[in-house]
Amino acid sequence: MKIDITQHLTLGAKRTLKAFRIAMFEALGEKEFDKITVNDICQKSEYPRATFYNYFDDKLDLLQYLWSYIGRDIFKKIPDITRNEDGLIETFNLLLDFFHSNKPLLENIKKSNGVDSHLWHNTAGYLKREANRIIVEYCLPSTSKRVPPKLLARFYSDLIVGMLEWCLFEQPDVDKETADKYLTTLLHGGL
Amino acid sequence: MKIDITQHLTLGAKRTLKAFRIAMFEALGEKEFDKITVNDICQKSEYPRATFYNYFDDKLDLLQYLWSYIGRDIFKKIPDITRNEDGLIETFNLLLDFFHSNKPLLENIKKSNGVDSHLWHNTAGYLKREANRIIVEYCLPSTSKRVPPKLLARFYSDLIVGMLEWCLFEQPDVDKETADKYLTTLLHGGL
DNA sequence: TAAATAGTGTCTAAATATAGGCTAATATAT
DNA sequence: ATATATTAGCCTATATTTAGACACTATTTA
Repeated sequence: MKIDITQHLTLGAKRTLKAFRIAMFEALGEKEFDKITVNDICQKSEYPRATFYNYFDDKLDLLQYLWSYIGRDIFKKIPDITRNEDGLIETFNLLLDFFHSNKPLLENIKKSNGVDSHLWHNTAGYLKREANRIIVEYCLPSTSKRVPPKLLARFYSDLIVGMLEWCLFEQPDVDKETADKYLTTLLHGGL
Repeated sequence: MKIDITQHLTLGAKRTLKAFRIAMFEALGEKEFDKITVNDICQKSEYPRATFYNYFDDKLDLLQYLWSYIGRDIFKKIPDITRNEDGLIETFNLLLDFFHSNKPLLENIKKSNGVDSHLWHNTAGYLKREANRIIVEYCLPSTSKRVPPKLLARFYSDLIVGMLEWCLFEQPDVDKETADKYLTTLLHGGL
């Protein structure tokens, strides 16, 4: 990123970022990442290349920004009241729903060598980070004596994204109920 | 208009105009024109007021620009090969289709005092102008001896927009086939 | 393998957008 | 009736975008 998105952004900057996000998201529904060019993004967003480089180092930079944005956006849907285990299941469900309602995107991610690709690890990393943030904020039991809370949060987000990978790449036909059941079981030690 | 849209426009200017067009179009589907504020437009388009006034004198100015844009846009669908009477029917059908596929917009135009409102006359004027342009370009018979071609084009565009008004305001339930039949009859003298 | 084509990333002066302040007019509520 | 809030336009210094050129590196195509 060439700018600091944690700072105050002008209306114009917000519009520009949004346009590039949408352009990359659309492009990912049409071709795999390696085939997408900066020119594609600029054409879709109706911004010149110079503006793209005002904001991003390259298309991977935009991709990473997109994933962290999507991560945050997905978890916005979690109501503040959801807590503990329900919150974990909900977090997982939101991620699963996202990919299920964006099939072409998932297909193009899979084309880049499936679960072992650099691309998916990158994606998963950003989603895990946001999941972790949500879990720390909402889903940690107030009384955990046996392990440090942050370790617990890490365990949970690893588990959720691991489950997600398994559902998307290993067992794409598994229904949500079954997946939730597996997740609950694993949360209680897997037996 | 504060700028000359017939001149070359930068990418940014095109984006800005497009955003304001879409914002006004959306707003017209939600409330009647008099209730729409410049702030509404700016909020929808995600542009500041200053930028609005860089382009337009006021919201009526934007509305007029929108209608001439829509007029041009509607008639882009007429294939170059369509000629003479078929072209006239097609021109009429495109206009009718446009309003039929934008019911909420039509309702909000009607709310502004129906066919007698200043607003509809304004709208109709811009549509008539574009219809006329298309008719002059494509639909005039090459051999018209009895009247000047431009008078004929004027007669045709008046007739088409008159038919449109009748279909939208007087007889909103008439089906397209009947409307086309009426139009054909009127084109041949009305008997 | 050479040539042509398409893509990357950087740079600049000129064009355009931006925040926010201003006055006056018009609604809205009390 | 009068206070309060919203809206319309305009203005300006600052920030951002823009076109197009540049040097360079893939990737096609012949």
